[in-house]
Amino acid sequence: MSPTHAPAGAARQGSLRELNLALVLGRIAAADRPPSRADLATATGLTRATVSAVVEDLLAGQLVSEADPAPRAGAGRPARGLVLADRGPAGLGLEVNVDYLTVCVVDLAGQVRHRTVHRADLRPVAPADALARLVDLAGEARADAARQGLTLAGAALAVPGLVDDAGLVRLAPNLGWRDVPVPELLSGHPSLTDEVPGVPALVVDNEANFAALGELHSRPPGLASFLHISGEVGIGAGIVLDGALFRGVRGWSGEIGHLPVHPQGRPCRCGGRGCLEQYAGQEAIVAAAGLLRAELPADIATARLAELAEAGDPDALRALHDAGTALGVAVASVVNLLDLDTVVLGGGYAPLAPWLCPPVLAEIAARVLTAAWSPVTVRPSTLGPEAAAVGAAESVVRRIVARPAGWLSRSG
Amino acid sequence: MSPTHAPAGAARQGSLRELNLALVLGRIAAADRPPSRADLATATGLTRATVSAVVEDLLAGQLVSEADPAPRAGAGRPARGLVLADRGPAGLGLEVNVDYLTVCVVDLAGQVRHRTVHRADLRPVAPADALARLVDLAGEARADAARQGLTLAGAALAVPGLVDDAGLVRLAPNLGWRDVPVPELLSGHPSLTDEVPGVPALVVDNEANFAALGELHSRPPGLASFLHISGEVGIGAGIVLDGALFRGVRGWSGEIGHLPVHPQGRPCRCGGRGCLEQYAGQEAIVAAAGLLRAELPADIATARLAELAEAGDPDALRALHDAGTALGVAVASVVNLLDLDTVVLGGGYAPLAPWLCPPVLAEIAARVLTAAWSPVTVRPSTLGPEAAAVGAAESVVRRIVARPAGWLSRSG
DNA sequence: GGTATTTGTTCAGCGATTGAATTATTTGCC
DNA sequence: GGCAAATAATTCAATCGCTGAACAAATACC
Repeated sequence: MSPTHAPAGAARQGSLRELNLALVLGRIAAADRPPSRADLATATGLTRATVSAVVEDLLAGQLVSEADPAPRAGAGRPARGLVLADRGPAGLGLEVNVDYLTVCVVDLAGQVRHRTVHRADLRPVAPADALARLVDLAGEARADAARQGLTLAGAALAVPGLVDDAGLVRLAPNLGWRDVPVPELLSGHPSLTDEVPGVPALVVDNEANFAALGELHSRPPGLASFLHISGEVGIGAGIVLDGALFRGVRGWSGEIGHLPVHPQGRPCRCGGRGCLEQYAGQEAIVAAAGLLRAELPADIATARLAELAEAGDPDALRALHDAGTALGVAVASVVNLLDLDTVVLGGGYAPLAPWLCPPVLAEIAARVLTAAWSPVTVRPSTLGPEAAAVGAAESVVRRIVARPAGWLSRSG
Repeated sequence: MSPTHAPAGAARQGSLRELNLALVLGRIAAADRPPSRADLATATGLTRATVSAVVEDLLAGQLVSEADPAPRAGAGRPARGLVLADRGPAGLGLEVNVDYLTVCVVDLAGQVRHRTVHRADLRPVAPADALARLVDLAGEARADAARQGLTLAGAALAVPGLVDDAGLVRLAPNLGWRDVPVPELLSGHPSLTDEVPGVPALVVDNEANFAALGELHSRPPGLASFLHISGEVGIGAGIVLDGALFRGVRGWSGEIGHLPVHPQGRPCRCGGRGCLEQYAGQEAIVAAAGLLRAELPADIATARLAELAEAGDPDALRALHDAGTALGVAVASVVNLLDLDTVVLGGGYAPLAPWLCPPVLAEIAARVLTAAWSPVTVRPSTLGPEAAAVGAAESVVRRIVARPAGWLSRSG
C-alpha cells in the first residue's frame, strides 16, 4: 500500500527520537550482518552523531548489544557491530488448539528461547480450565525466560476461531467455544507478562493469522506479501501485506475455507454450499482417501495420508489431487484479487505439499490472468505445528522493534 | 492494518514540520465545518502556538484560506475558520476508455472544477493518437484551471487494463492496447502539469482502481475500507483498505472478473473456466436478456436493460437475477477473505443496482460466515461514468493533502 | 462601561539533529 | 619501530521547531 495517509498523532519534539529509534533498530533487525554505527548512518541518512545518540539509548534499554563486527579489509579503526540483544524484552506466544496447548518465548532476534507443548484433548475442557492450564505453562515460561535474562513484554494467544477486537472468541467450532471472553477469564490470574507502555498485555487472534506471522520468522522484516493457508479441519488463511498482517475491518479476514469452489455443491456447516472446506478440509481429504478418520487425531491422519501417497496408493493420490484442485481454485481467486506472488501451505497442508502444490499451480496457471507475466510461488511452510504460537510471540517482539520508545520509557 | 511498520526514512529536523503540516491540513480536510486554529490545537494535541505557525505556512502556500467561522454561542473573540483553498493546487484526471475520453480537474476540497467528455470510438485509434487527443483536452483544462486560479500539480490517467508500475499498459483488451508505454508516448508533448516535488507528473493505473478512489470523493479522508466493482465488458474491482488503495505486489490486484464462480463452466478468454465475467459481464447479461448487443454501445445497452427490467420484462429480470447471483458468489468470496463491510457497485452496474443488489445480498447472507454478526452494505456508486477520471484527479490532490511539504517547498 | 471569555500571537526555553572538529584505533608503508 | 592514511565514534556550538506562559485582540454578558 502506498504510504499516503496522514500520521496518526501530533509530532512533538520527542517524536523525532521515537521515529529514529524505530528506524535504527529496524535497520539493525533487517541487516544480515551486524552493522556499525557508521553503516547505520549511511543506510538511514542520519548523521553519525545522531546514530550514536540513538544507539546509546538502545544499548541502555537492552534492545541491542555490541558484537564482534563483520571483519573488514583495509585500514581504519575497527567498527563495533550492533545486534539485537539476547537478554532484553521477549514475546510470549500462546496457543489453544483441539489437541494441544503451546507456550513459547521468542526474543528480539526471533529466536525461540522457550517452548512447551502440552498434548491433551481440549474439547471436553471448559474454556476457563483450558486457560488456567495455559496460565500455569506461561508461568513456567516466564521463570525460564527470567533465568535467561529475558523480560516478557507482552503476550499473544492464538485460537482456532473468530476473535473480535476485544479478545472475545466469538466462535471456535472445533474447540466448541462460543463467546468466550478470554481477557475476562484471565483477569483473575496473575499477569502473564510485565507491563510495557505501547504493548498490549494480551492480544487474542485467529491461529491462521498468527501462523502467517510465524512465516515471517527469521526473515528480515520488510515488504513481504503472501498468503498463508492453514489447512486443519477448517481452513484459514492469514494475509500478510507489505510485511503486516491484514486483519480486515473487524479482524475476521482470511476465511478462505468458505470460498465457494462449487457454488451448487455440498452444503457446508456455515450455511453456504460448495465451500472449499467441503473439498479440501482435512475431513474431506481423509474421507475421500478412504481412511476412517473418526478415531484419528488430525496430525496422525495427515501423516498416514502422506505415507499412503508416498507409497502410491491411488485413492490417496486421487483425494490429494482433487483437494489440491479445489484449493487451487480458491487460491486463484485470491491471487486474482490481491495480486500476491507467494502462497504458503501451512498447518496440516505442509506435509501434504508435495501432492497439493502441483494441482494448485495448475489452477493458478489456468485461471490467473497475470500469471503469464509474473509467476506465483507455492511452497510449504517452514515452521511446523507451532507456527501459530511462534507467530504470536513474534507479533509481540515485532511491535517492540517497530516502536521501541514504549519499552525504553518503561526501562527508564 | 495496524500501523506497525517502521517509518520509511530518517526523521530529520524538518520532518517534524512536515508531519505537522500534514496533520493539520488533514484535519482541515476532514472537518465538516471550518475549524479555528484553537479547534485544530485541541484536535491534534499541538499547542496553539504551533498550530498558528503551521497554519501560516499553509496560508502562504495557498493550501488553505480563511473563511467565515462557524457561528458560536457565548463570549470570546470570534474564531477565524480555515478551509481548503479554492485557488491553490489541483489535480488533473484523465481517462481513456472504449467510447470516450475524459479530462477533469479537481481542487483540494474535492470539487470538480473542470470537466470535458469527448465521445468517440477509440478502438480504431492508435494509442499515440488517442493520447495526443487527450493532451489537447488537457491543455484546455489547464488553461481553464489557470483562469480559476488553480495550478495543476500532477496528473493521473485511468485506463481499462493492466498497468505496471512504470506506466506501461500491458494489456487493455477492450481498447485493443498491448504493451503501450504511455509515459514515453507523452514525452514528446508539452507537460500536462506544473512540476511539484513529491508529486509524480503522471500516474497511470487501472480505471477500476481510480473509480474506487473516486468513491472516496467528497468523503472525509479516513479509514474507509470497501470494494468497488466496475461492471463493464470486463469486471474490475478497486480495493480500498483504510482509506488507501490496495494495488497488490505488482499493481494488478482487483481482477474480480476472473474469480471462478462455476469452476467447470464456460471457457473464458483468460484461459480459465467459469470466470465471473462470463456470467455477470455486460455482454453476458445483455445476451441472457435476449438483447442484441453487437450494435449497441455499452452504456446504451445498460440503459435499455434497465428500462426492460423496470417494465417487468421477465427475460431481463431473470438475466439480472442470474448475474447478481454470480456476482454475489464472487463478492461473498471477497468478503470472506478480506472482511470488508461495504461493497459499491459502480460503472455499468450502478444503474442496474436495484436488480443486482438483492441477489448479491442473498449470496452474502448465505455464504459469509460472519454476516450474522456484522452486516455488509451493498450500494450503487455515487458517481457516474466519470468516476475513474474524478478518482484519478482526486488521487493527485489526496497526495498533496497527505504530504503538503512538497508543494510548499515548490511554492517558496 | 466593565468583566469574563475565547482566540490568536509573541517570546524565552528546551530537546533533537546537524556539521565540523576532535579523539580513537587500526592498517600499510618506509 | 615510527609515521601517515583511513575509518570509527564522540564532542560541541549552531540551528530548527515545539512548548508553555504571558500578552494582545475581540466579542458577549451584566
